[in-house]
Amino acid sequence: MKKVTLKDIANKLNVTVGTVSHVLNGIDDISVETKMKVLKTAEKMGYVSNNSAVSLRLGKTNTIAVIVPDISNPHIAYQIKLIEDKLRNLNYSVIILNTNEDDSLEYKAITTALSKQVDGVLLCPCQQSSNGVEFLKKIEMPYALIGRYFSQIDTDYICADDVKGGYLAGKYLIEKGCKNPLYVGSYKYIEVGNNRFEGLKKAYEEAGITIDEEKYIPISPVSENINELTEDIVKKYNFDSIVAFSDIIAFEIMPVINKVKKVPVVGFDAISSHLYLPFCYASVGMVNKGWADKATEVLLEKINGEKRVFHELIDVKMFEFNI
Amino acid sequence: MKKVTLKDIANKLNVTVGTVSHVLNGIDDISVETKMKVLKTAEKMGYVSNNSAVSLRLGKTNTIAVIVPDISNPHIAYQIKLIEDKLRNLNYSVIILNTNEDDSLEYKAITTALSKQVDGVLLCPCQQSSNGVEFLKKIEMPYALIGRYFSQIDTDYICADDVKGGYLAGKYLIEKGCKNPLYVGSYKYIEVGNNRFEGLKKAYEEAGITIDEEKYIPISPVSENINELTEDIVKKYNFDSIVAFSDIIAFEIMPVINKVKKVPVVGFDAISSHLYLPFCYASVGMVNKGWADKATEVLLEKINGEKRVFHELIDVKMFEFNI
DNA sequence: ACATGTTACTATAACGTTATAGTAAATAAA
DNA sequence: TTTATTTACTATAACGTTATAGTAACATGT
Repeated sequence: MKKVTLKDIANKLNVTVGTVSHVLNGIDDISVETKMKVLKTAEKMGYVSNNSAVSLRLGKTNTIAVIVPDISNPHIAYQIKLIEDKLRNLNYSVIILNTNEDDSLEYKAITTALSKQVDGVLLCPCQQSSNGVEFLKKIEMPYALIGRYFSQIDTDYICADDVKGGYLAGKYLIEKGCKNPLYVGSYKYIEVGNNRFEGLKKAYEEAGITIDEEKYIPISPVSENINELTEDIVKKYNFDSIVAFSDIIAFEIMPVINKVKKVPVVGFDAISSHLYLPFCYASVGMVNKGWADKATEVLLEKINGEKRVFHELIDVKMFEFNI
Repeated sequence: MKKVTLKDIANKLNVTVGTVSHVLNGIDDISVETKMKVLKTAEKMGYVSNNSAVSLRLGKTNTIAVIVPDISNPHIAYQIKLIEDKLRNLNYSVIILNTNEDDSLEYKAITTALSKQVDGVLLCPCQQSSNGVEFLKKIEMPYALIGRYFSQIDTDYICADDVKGGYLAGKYLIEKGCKNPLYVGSYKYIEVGNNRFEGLKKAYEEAGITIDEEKYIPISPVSENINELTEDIVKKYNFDSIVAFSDIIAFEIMPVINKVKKVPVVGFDAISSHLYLPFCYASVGMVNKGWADKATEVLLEKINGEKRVFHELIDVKMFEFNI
């Protein structure tokens, strides 16, 4: 793979690399005649700038890292697609780092991003610890959390309005006449999951029904044996409806539960608002396609030196997909 | 964002950057005493190597680009996840570039990848033209095509065995008693789609039924108005079953078709083999989780100078998801 | 004792780029 | 005519790293 450099162009035209660089960067101190020659030769030789050199020189890469627990989750994949689309138009590239909900991989991902000199990081944290965020903070890397946040750490985040989301899920079920919902959630260190439960409780509170803590069943977002887990749940608990932490979890548990009794299920993320699925279900999702857009904006502001701390909640609504 | 460099460490310890570099790279010509000092100081100061500098010096970035039409397609997202997982363990990073099935964006993506000095490219081409592949070929970038290929271009690819896939779909429908399948496919420039149709025809041929070309309905993989399109199809054609180019298309058209008549539908990709969906459907998918693994291997061989041309077909089978 | 080898470094150049300062020649202003 | 300004460049250094060659100090072999 032979690469054309400024030097190659300069040699061919008997000018210096500086001249070529100036032309290619539009610094206007080169004669039209030379400019044309350079442009034509660069084109003809297939010159493409070497970003390693540029970034070494300039100290920026025009690349941001998106670090997520699971890129194969359609909700995440879609947000990443939106981020990529938006950033491409702003001449940024996206490097994706997957953590598989593993805290140590998250830390490693941040180190990788740092080593690759990315200009900023969008992180959806695993939340087993706060090491990752603390690290980003310490090294003063521009970053923002997406989709999840730490209530105990004052830092930038762009998330769904999950309390409202849980509340809407509650309202929905109440309207359906359900009096006894079960919340099949994430591990409790994932705070947005707790918020969803809070909202759910609040809605029921307003309807005069108290939902106690044991109705919060935490399961791993990456459980292997979800079928058995669900069967246990069905045996162990009394319920007339389900609220699931995510559509993914909802989809996984629905068939198992339906085998025993058919109850309303509400999920989160409204995957079907972009990935059409041929069955009926209800899900709480974000308006305006979610946090991708806002997150990108916030990160770019951070990269440009903004010191203000952003706490952005994206509004949510109920999506009912009826086929 | 202040960054620690080799120089910072060297100055603090009154050695040269060369010494520090040698220690950190395990070149064994430094005394144990100095080695320890360097290691400890690097750790304490939070040193992380600057990949821009390393890659400028070494001419490699340990990064590969994955260029795909749509990262939000769960099938693609899953393959990317597998690629990322595998490469991470080999100390490579992945940069994702989305083309939205747009040929000019594909070309731009390749330029970006080149500029970022990636060591290799995995490309799922849009196939509106072969400009992208030709370009990769011309600049002698190590690359391989994934999921799609050009029958007219002799180049590396790793794809599903789509002829067999179509054949299996046909066999499946024949067994169900269907005599008149309709193939709702991609645009015809996407050759794997044609292969699927070929396979389908072959299966029916063997059963004594000829499927003529007009039963191949090409629609865009990114159609906006798929509902209307489907309604038209239902009106216009006679059929007792459907084979769809992908699960995504199958999912989109199923509800519209089912409104009129309930017929068996077979898709491709078997999304539910990783993303569980709570409804019944049949889909042809790849064994061994698909092409991700093989594609990564092939690309790494290419990067290491292998000149052999790889044509890899991943075996497929019918997946029936019954809830 | 002398050559030879080993140890533990240092010094230098190079990767490709861009910012900055410098300069010679041409042009304009005084 | 002399001085200032503009034009169109060139020359140089720097970004952070690593490979290579070099070297001084000491140890070993004969």
